[in-house]
Amino acid sequence: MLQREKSVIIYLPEVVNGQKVKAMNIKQIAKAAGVSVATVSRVLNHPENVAEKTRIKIQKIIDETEYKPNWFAQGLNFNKTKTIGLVIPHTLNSNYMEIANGVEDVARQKGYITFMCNMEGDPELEKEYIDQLVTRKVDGIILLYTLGLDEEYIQWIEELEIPIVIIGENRIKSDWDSVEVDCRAAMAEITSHILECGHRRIGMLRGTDPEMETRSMMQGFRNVMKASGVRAEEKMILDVDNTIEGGYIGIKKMIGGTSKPPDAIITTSDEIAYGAMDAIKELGLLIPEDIAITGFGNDRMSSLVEPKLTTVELPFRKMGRYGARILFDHIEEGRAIHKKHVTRTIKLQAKSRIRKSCGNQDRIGEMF
Amino acid sequence: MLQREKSVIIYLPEVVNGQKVKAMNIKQIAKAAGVSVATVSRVLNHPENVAEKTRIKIQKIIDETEYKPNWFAQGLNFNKTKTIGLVIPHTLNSNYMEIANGVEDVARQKGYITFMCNMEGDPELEKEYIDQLVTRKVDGIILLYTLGLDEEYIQWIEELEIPIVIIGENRIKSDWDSVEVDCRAAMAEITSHILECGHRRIGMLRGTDPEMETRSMMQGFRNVMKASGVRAEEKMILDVDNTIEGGYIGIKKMIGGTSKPPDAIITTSDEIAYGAMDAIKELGLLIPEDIAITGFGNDRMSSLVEPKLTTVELPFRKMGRYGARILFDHIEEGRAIHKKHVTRTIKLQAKSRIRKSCGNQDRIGEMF
DNA sequence: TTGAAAGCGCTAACAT
DNA sequence: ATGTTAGCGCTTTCAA
Repeated sequence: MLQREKSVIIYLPEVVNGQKVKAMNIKQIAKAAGVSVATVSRVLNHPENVAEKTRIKIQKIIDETEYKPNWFAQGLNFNKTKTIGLVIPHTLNSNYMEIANGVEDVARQKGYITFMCNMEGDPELEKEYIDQLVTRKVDGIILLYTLGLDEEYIQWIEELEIPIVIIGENRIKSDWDSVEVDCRAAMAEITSHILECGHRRIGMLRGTDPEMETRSMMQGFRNVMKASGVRAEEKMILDVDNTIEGGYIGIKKMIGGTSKPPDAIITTSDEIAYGAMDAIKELGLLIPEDIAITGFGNDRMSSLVEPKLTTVELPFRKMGRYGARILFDHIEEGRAIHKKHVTRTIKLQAKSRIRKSCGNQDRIGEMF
Repeated sequence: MLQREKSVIIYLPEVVNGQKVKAMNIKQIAKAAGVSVATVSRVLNHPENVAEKTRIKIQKIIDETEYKPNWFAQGLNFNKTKTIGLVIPHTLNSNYMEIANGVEDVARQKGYITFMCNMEGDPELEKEYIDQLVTRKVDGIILLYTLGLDEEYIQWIEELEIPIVIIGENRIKSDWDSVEVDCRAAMAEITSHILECGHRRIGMLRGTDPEMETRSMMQGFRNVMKASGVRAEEKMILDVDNTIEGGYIGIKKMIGGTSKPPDAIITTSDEIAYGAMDAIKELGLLIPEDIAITGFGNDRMSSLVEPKLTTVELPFRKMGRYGARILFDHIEEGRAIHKKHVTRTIKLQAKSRIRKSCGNQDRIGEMF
């Protein structure tokens, strides 16, 4: 074999018509090694079935030439891509990104890469992205706080038999697995705390983002109010945009339209709380002396606003990890979620972070 | 033709061994339409070359069966994926995500989908992700604030002839196209402003994140200081983590170790400024009366902290859009960035946002 | 242990 | 205008 005598250059991609061919293929490797393509394929996929000597020789060439099997050709045979899709409502929301990071933690560890698709708040994009992911043959899909899917679409996707799991409240289809946070309980806890602090006239700013679990939160809120015998004043329960501006406008509306301001404001997100605090200060009222306030989410800024915001810490990263683990369970067992017998819903607990804004006297004590 | 008489059910995926075959393929479509696969392929790729009658008949079947060409098979032929890769240092940094959104704006409009890869601050992951993207045959790659690439790797990737553009300061390879922000000028402007406000003892908290362009910022800072004849006190120029905590610790260190506190603190990021403000308040000093402070980035919280933070607005979304446009220029012209003659570097200008924290008296006037 | 060859689903050159 | 067929690069069955 002449090439044995030559230097490594003989393995380099062939030059055809003066143009360098992009990359090695299995045929070239086979030729260089003096074996058939089948043998090369074997060292790639079933090395145990190749004689050690042959295997080493071929492997050396593979390493030296940095040969990588063609993605499409492999896909055509395996019909697997080691890729998952992740559909996200907004990427500017750090809560979602934290969940996404949790998903990636386990995906990466499993050798998968994640297609992150950003809906940017447009529910129309959800289907479009799922279509794209399906076309690209992802091995599974995770939907964050989905809700734009209609019956027909769901049925279509189920026929594809692709594993899907939902992170966030699962409102669209009861037999897809999901991981959720017990927002009802969390809001109940924070409401109880507000009452314990002695506040009685409670205002509520409720975000209207479709993906937020404000319905559960409202249940938790009302349950506690009723159980405590404190009447919730309906005109102080306002629907607002789930944004800083939403909170700001909400307060202006609420306090402008009430004879007496409330003792405390409960909100369904830290963002709303930030805007609300801004508005309260503008009205010349003190927090928490005149009005106490709570957030929801434990945003990274919540301990830096003045006063530090009492809020609820949600286990976002954990949600992502759990969701991904469930997904990989299904991928590895080669079955779609809806093909199994039981639906798994994991419900994680949130944790109150008592700071200064709620007027609490005893339980303060966090630097950040 | 018997099937003409039957209902649409004849187009449904064949049932083999009692198992439903996953999806239609081109052969089944051809059979159902009574034509050859070539004709079906033609209506997919060159419909103008098919007789109207035939085309309509085939298209109807394609629509009814929701037939989608196999991704891998098409890829094997076209060697194109309508997919780009985007490598990001952190996804929790909303600035980066804003850039990413800009990239997606144009990618989506062009019918491309974006693989978003999150390095989570680990430079090691950068190469790994690029490898993955290359393996998956993306048509182009955008690197945000890259820096972990060594000479050898760069050379390897150039041989692949895949279009690459860099968003953020391009420090690794002078002939890849890039879009940058003129951070030197922006920091110069903010420094001038601080001096105009009458401050003379200036402290500086400089973030050490490798991907931040703090070097340029420092140049802008020092240039202005020198030109104004104000001596920069070196012991008040501190390197800190580019985090809220970093800013907090920085202030404690700076003011603990100086006989007299500075009049003003300039920082290289809003996050650092937030932490710094927290620490300054803890020391019982007033902002801006005792110490003025500036941030950098115009984070969404910068107008909500107390007092509102003077900072620099960076055109993130625009950066993403420009970067993507350059990338698609190359993709559509079918040439890799380094194969062209001129290197394109777009330099965008930032804009100061003067608020209350710098002690400015006149130019205040933003609600958010 | 290895090789020959069929086939994965599609495109396009060539033939009709 | 349409069909036939040779690939694209790989895996795997079957035979040797």
